[in-house]
Amino acid sequence: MLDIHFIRENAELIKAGAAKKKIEVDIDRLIAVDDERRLIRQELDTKRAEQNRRSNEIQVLKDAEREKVIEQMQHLKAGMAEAEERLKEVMVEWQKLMLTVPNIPDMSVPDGESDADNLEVKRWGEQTKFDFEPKDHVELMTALDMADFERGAKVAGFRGYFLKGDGVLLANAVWQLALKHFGGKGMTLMSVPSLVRREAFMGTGYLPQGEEDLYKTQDGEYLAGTGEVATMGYYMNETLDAEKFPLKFLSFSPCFRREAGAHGKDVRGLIRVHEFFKWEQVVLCKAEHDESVKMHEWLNRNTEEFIELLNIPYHTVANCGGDLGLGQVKKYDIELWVPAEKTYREISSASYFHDFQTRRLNIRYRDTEGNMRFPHSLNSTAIPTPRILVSIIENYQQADGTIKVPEALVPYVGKTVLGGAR
RNA sequence: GGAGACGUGGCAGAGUGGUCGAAUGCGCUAGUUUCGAAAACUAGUAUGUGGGAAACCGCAUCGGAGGUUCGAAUCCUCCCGUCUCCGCCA
Repeated sequence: MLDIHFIRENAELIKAGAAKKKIEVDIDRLIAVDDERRLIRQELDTKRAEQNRRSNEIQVLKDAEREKVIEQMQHLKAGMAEAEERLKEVMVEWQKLMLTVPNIPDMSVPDGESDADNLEVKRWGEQTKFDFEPKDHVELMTALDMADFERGAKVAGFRGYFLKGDGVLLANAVWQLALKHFGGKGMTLMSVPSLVRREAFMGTGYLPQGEEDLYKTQDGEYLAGTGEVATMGYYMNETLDAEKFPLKFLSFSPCFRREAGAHGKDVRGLIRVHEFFKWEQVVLCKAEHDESVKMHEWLNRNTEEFIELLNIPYHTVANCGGDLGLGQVKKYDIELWVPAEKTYREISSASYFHDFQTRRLNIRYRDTEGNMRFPHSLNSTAIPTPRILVSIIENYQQADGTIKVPEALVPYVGKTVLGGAR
């Protein structure tokens, strides 16, 4: 959510930003509704002032005089009720419109419609070459009994999967290494809820517009698609101590995604699944653009470093306007080389939001001048499993169908090769 | 799942229909005092919003939403949360 004052003063800027993001929003209507809101508020304030004044008079009045004033007050009250009713209606539309106003993308965000228009800003490593015909991870993992997709679908339905044996070992090794790598950067480790109430989804910007992408329980909670939701909700409605900024978290959680509207996409394997696990980096910092930019680069670099530890070829893209979410100012995706598809696939997403989320979540702090401010928030994937396994397994496959264990993972896997002779 | 108690400012804690945005204490900030500090004393110390150059003034907020009343922190309803006991489960 943006500040209504800011919206009023920068209507054209916001319209241009929305256009860049390919998001439809009616700013003119919002301003008209806000005009109305202000008028009714002023009218009500005046009436309430009179009510307060006269209520105080009533205390000291006696008998007939008192009865007379009380009767007059009843008329005033009727007028107020009418104005309150109008305000209520206006506020319903006002709230609804406010939630649709997107954050303004950064100048450096490339123009474009979809992920196809994202701009490569970095490329690391050589695309893996094989002197044999490389297999895809489904074939490799199934052959080595590291995963079972058929029974996954039988038990869990479409996109269901079981990890087994060395598959579990490898996933666990990735978590261990992630804990060591990211945990060594001063982040507070957290294990966060996935079953989360509506407020935190509204606050982070996943609701109200993303209802169809979320699983919902019969008790009204939703299953989070990322640990970001609970981690950001952690400080909801609180005033933070700026001395401790930047607050840095490394959150682990199961993640659930309905993938509504993606039915034809990535129907095989571990690229797109309904449930997975993710380590997520979350940052709250001072409300300064430069600070956000600095933290954004840091978060993204942390993940790049991790991929470099695994020695997997990747590139980093700056997401184009059309590929940005409602609240995002700028986003980098890190994409890993997937040999079977001969393309890079997204593994990580690092975004910053300025105060878009904290304003919705009502997370504040007091700056050095003593003013209440909404801090800036950022988040970035640290590492998701099992998707990361796709790139590890396909890039590290050997001619005999076994998988070489990336050096950095060997201590955690406990062997150097998966499958075949040990 | 059953029964009960409770939710007030940064914290503790008063307040059960009127002058209460809220006593008191602690904390915090500034000043006096001091060579300096402590102590003591004095003053200040919530947030949002509208108006105003400012001083300041209006309105709203006592877990959240609604209701009763001329008037609600206080009464009523629902929701959320915390605690205690019982039951159930791990």
